[in-house]
Amino acid sequence: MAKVRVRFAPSPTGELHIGGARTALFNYLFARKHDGVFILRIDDSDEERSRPEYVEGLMESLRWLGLDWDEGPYFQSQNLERYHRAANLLLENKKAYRCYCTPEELEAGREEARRKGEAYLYPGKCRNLTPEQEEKLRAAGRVPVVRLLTPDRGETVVEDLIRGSVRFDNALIDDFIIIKSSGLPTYNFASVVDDAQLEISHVIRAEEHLSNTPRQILCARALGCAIPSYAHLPMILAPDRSKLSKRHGATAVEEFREKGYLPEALVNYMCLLGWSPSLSGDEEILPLEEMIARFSLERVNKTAAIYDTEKLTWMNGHYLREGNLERITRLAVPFFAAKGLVSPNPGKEELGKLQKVVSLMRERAKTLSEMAEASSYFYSADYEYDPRGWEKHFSREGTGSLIDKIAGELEALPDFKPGTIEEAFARLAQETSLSLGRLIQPVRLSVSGRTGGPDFYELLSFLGREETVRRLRRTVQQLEGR
RNA sequence: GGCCCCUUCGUCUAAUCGGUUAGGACACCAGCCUUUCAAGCUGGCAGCAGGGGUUCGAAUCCCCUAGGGGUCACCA
Repeated sequence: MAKVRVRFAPSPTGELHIGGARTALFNYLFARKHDGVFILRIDDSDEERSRPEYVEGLMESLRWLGLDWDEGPYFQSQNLERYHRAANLLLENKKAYRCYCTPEELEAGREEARRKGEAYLYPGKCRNLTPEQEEKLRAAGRVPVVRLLTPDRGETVVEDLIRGSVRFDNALIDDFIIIKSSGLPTYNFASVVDDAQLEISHVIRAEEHLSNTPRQILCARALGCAIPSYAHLPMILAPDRSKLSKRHGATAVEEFREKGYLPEALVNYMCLLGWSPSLSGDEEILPLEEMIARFSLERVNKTAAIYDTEKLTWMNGHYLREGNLERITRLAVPFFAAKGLVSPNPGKEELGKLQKVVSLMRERAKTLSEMAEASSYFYSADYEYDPRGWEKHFSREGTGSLIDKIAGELEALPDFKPGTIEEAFARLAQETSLSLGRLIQPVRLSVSGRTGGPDFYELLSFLGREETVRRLRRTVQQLEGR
């Protein structure tokens, strides 16, 4: 089998969203699986909508996800010469022709087709212009486009690795434009020229391109290029089943990053959208290596998948808990810094403390931002606790009395003088230069239903009072008659 | 509207050549654990879009209907 070469070819018209990221992921997985080459190409042939400033963001998102590419980025805007040569070749071979129809004229035809409820097809008006006629039109100030001369009969078959043979009637494909009057190539043409130049073996892209594929095959044939294998991935839809867009909330990779999602969680979640790793289907948490080892286009679904963040969030919590603590801590820094809890570039000591906080809080937070949100008590005395939480644990029958006993034990420690529970906590706080809020956090959040705080044991462990923890546990067990 | 693709729990999905009590995961509910919140463990709820065929037997093959999506640009 020839070398596998695949490409991810976004157009720089916005941020990398989850649909594009999934396409990139599948290309990446396929390339790695087959020991192939993953290429990044920027499809910026449209000067109107392409914005250079998006390119860096696109690459940054890809890097963050860990989808590093082997070649590129290549830019279509820097390959214009090649498209012109290819188009001229077609013109010479009479496989393409110049068309002088104005947009207004075309619009009229389109309008008519709409009225009749038909699809508009360019009628081929300029197919057989003589050089003299062309000269005249040019003299009249008309700037031509170049159209591909397409067959009127027969069919063009797309052999799709995911969908099988998809047949298109050539009679329904008109002589489409390959070079605009501006001299720039259209997508269908540029893409084919580039894929041939880069020797792309497999075109893996979203399903929305399926109906463009016969046009591209026609281009490739006219050019005499090899036709790559195609694989059209199912779409990713918003919860309301419509195409993903800004109004559906977080869809950009960058937004997930800002919300405190881990790249490995996003990648894991995305790979499950439209693909299933195993035959029994019970392993859903899988590291990148495993994804690569198991990946195959044959196991990609045909059905569009609805994207829904609940599972992603669950996965993120999993990776937060199971991940390497130092790494998670490092990734948490910007989130804690944003809350003013740590400095943006924390020193060793500050980082050490943060790591302790993270190790305590990652057991319950689902995202990094949620973790930072719930950790302010560790850094500030400026707090409020939920009175209902206080009441639940200190005033109510049963639980309250148990807590009282635990507090009694606390107070009996050499470091504590008799007093109320709150005072005991206050002393502990003072003594350890940690905020009272931090100590009361479990109370505060126990009722509000948000990310909970660490328990007393964890807090005491955090303070290095392992002996106290042991004594408390013993006491509680005795109290409960065990 | 034309063309193309698709249709298993609410969501992501499994079920190799037709024979399964249609499996798992997330979410939800309950129980256990527990000083709170989580986490963890156990259990539960919930699905083959509908209708015809073919067959001893269909989620699986064929047809029709319905529904969803994509695409019909001098956008990609």
